[in-house]
Amino acid sequence: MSVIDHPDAKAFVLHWGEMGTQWGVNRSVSQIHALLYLSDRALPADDIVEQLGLARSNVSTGLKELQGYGIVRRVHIEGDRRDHFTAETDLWEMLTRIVAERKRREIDPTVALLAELSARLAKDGSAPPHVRERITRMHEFISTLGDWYEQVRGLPKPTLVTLMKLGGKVARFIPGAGKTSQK
Amino acid sequence: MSVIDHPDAKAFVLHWGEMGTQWGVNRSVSQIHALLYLSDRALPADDIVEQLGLARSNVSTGLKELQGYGIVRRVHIEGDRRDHFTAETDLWEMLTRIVAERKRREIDPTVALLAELSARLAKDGSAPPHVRERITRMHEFISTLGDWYEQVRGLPKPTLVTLMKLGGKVARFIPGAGKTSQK
DNA sequence: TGCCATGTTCAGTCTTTACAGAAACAACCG
DNA sequence: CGGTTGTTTCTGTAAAGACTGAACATGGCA
Repeated sequence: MSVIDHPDAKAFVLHWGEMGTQWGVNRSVSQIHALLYLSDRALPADDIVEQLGLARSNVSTGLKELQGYGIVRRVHIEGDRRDHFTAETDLWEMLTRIVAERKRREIDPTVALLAELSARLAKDGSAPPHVRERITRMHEFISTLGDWYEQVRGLPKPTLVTLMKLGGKVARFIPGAGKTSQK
Repeated sequence: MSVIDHPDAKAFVLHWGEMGTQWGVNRSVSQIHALLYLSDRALPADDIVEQLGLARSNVSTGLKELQGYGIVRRVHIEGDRRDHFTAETDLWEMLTRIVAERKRREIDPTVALLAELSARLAKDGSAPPHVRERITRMHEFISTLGDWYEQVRGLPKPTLVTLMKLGGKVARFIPGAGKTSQK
């Protein structure tokens, strides 16, 4: 009696897998995640193998990847020697962790490179000025976004939810921008 | 005399290309984008072909893709029959357009599917309750994020910048969440 | 009209990546 | 010790995706 027997659950898992690929996450990994998300109990790797029809090795790697994101964890089940796995069900938590990890993997190294490039360009008299300027601006922009994220993810969840619900209305609180447009 | 002759510019273009692949954007497309971003004048397709060493057809498709995102546009140059292309240099504009397009392509269809699944599950007495609940929650969550984004992207740019700079401090304005933590 | 310059489309190839299945290894436990 | 569980790594294969080159289309201009 597995979650995936239900056609809608299956549709969800398949779609989640495809969506993953669009964002550079491998299909198996996101399918495993979807399956665990839908499951109300922790699953051993073998169950995942069976339900998704993947190779054992593949599932093992996938689970490690998901644990790397911090959205799946290993739990111990009484009287069963096997590892069981369960997914984060708090969606805010899930999202912020995924974003944090992708930032760490992709954004941070990019910012590091941009810092290096703009530092070198600053001293390089032979460099075309617009190249220097564009790279520097990109560096500042991405850094700012990164800093913003680090701050926001530190906020307590209820605050985040409130902010989100407020939507564009937060602008009202900005001095001198209160009445301006809102599409 | 092309932008890419400078080693740092070249490094930027190559890195941008690799970063693209990590986010599900094909390498050529993001390289073309990087090149145009660094260039201070609009470039004809042939220049791009030459500087990046790609096939003509590939560049043509890539440019179409970038125009689809709204971050590259075709401009006409006096006395030249060829199309020229230039990239958006306002980074806020660039980001919001990319996000808008990806939302349109990937998030919106996902929300549509989730809506369908949760509607069907709501009437399906045989469905496991936790599956129904999890899918519904996912639907609500992603919808909320989508709505939030639609609102935020309507805000005037200066307001966005101010909000970003404020970082976690926006929380101060939230009734009943002012003094709470901030990592 | 026909030619040249420019641009797009598409079938096929090539590269990359994902994945299965096997084997080797490690840890643990009875 | 031997059986169970789990991870890692490898080789081969299959699938997906990127990219090319050539054919095709368009549109000005002689």
